[in-house]
Amino acid sequence: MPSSSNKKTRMKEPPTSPKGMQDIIGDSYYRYQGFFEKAQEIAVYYGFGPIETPILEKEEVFTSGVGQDTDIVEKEMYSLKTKGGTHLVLRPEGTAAVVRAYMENGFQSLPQPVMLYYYGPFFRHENPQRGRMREFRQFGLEILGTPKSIADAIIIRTTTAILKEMGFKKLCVNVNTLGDKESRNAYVRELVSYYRKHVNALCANCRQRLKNNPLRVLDCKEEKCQPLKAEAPESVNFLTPDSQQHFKEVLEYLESMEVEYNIDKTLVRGIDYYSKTVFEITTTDTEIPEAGAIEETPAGEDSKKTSEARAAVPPMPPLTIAAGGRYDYLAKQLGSRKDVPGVGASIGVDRVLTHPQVKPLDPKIIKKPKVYFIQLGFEAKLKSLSVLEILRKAKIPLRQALAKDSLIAQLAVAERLAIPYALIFGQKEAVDNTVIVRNMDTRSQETVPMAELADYVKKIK
RNA sequence: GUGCCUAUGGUGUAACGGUUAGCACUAGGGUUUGUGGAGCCCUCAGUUCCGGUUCAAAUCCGGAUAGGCACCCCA
Repeated sequence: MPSSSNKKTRMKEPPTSPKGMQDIIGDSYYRYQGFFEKAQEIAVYYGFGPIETPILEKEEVFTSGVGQDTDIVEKEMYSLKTKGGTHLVLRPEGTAAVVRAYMENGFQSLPQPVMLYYYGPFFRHENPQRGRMREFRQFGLEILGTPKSIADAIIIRTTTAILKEMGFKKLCVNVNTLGDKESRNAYVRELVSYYRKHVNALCANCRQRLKNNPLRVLDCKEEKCQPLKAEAPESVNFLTPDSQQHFKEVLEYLESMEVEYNIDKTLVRGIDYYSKTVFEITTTDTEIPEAGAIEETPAGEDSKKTSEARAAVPPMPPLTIAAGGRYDYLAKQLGSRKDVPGVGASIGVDRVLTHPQVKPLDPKIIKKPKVYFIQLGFEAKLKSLSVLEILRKAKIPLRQALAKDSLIAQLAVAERLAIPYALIFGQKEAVDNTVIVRNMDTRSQETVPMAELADYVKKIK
């Protein structure tokens, strides 16, 4: 390998994280942690219990669950073949895996319905952009084993409750129904015959969809397809009495919950297993409070750049932050002998946490340390281990300086890490059996007897 | 897959085609190992890569790569 003479030869560039996948560090870590704790807490209040499924699943879970002709399966799955020849994929979504787990673990013999929540990373191989990473995190809710509309309502209710708790003021639930199998078949037949008549006016993409997955034609954003879409038959007009009743009840629940909703007759979703209720949740909060943040740059040279930047940013269309629906036929598609009706939703955690409206919640269990432990001199270091022990038993998270000896240097680190309190433990304190607690902000400090340390520290937070 | 934009130390930035690529922050070390967020000194570290135009390229051109944004689709 030729290498330029004045450049140090390095064996190779150090690796970076894969495209669309990021390290979660520092404050961001605590934000995720805070969200997951809060979301779990709320899920539990509504009656959900936890489940965690493997990150890898057999490929057929998604090919027969999500649907062969969906984009997710067709072009977005990370797949691998094991040495034994099994085809595994990184899970692109949660529902199919939870249904698999339901069947595998005999949940059908539990009291029905079974209400589950889960969270973790999911993977789709697409081009990263705002609000879409290749590795992303979802928090999901599922109610399995009942066809009743109240389950749909509880799912939407719990989802919106979590989102509101995160600081969203105005949520809008876009909702539609695809009907049961009978309704859906009748509708699809009608839809296909309608579009067949106008096949020449359709974009190439839609022609393909018409063959493989006709409902998706309604999803098309192509200009030329819009007029046709407006005239297209609507699923609500093909509902069986049962499906109609179900939809009506769901809407009534939404009204009584005072959840803002909007019936979107072309909402069909990109996953095949849905039946009856489908919904997507967006926020109608008008964003761009970035303007304030941008204002901070001093006027002058920078202002040109700033205004250019602002002009370059078009008003951001709201991202869907959660979505879901009913999937009464999914279990059978996955090989269940009998139907397991279910309904679920999942929240796009990354989208939620990057939304300007969201106020980050501090985690309660994995706490951000509030104290920095400083030790001076060997005598104190010897005893410091038992001080740490006291603090550990009192469940006080901390950071500490192991490698620095000078007080100044250690205080500087505490400052740099923005930790509000320093615990100073030196020769004198070691002899007196005390610790100095210093408020980094006010610089006031107090000498606290060892026995009272834990209580004292707990109180100051 | 497709289109648009971008590419300088770890980070943020500067350099009419013409000095030794400048500055700030960070990090490490030092400045008497007990009260800091200050100062001073030292150190590590950069033009993404390949080619072209030119006496001369960080700067212009082409390509590659990576990232951002958008489409498709989705959480």
